[in-house]
Amino acid sequence: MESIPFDVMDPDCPSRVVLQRIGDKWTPLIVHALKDGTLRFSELRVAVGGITPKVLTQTLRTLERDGLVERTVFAEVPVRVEYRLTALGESLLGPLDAVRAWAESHAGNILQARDAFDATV
Amino acid sequence: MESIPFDVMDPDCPSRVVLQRIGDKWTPLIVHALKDGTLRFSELRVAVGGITPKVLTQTLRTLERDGLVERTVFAEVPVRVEYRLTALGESLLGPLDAVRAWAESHAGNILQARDAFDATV
DNA sequence: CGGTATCCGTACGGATACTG
DNA sequence: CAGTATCCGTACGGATACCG
Repeated sequence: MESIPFDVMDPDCPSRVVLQRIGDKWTPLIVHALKDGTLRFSELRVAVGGITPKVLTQTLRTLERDGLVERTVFAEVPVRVEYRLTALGESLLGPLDAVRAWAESHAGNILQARDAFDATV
Repeated sequence: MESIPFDVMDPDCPSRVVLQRIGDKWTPLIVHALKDGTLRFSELRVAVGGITPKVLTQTLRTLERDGLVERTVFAEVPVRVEYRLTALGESLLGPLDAVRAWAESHAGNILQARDAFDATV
């Protein structure tokens, strides 16, 4: 095995696919919503404002497939489904939260920069 | 001003727009390419493998508008254009690099998880 | 060299309604 | 409750060719 197996700057490297997955529209929000533990489908829907059930399902399936989220179905009536981060998913929490925190704390600067830029053009 | 002005979990919060911008397909790669200093358009093209000139221009314009990248044109023949991160852009370097590093170091796990998942389905 | 212009395909996300 | 099914629009990215 090599010392640097993956390189996002290489267009053919799988890590680039991974980078885009975790950088998609909803993944960061869902992962962040699950940081404190288990949530049910409907709770996730509320926690992640604005997401439609279809897209939530889609994203959760992808996250499950990628080994970031674990899905547990309880055979009750009505049925209960719980989602939680796997160890791999939890390891993503830190990096993702850093970006999220940056976005929240610098959103003002960016909005400001946009206004300034648009004013000159 | 409020203590928590921005919240990505709020669908109407501008920080969510910001989060999606910096999480788009090329932004992390471009920012990472510029981490060591100034690059010209054609150097960026090479550094970020697989990007077309049109999309590179588009992304750079957005980054410039958002105050993350500075564009300098030198009136020479042939013309020289240099791109570099602003202070704001450099502040994004850390968070983004954390995600990039995660993607590179965990790409293997994810690929593996996918195979396992696909095998059961 | 550093882009633009043009055209194109699709894949993603959204809205709504329905179901086991 | 936890999804699916269906339909839809567009916006994004890509390929190619051309320009100041």
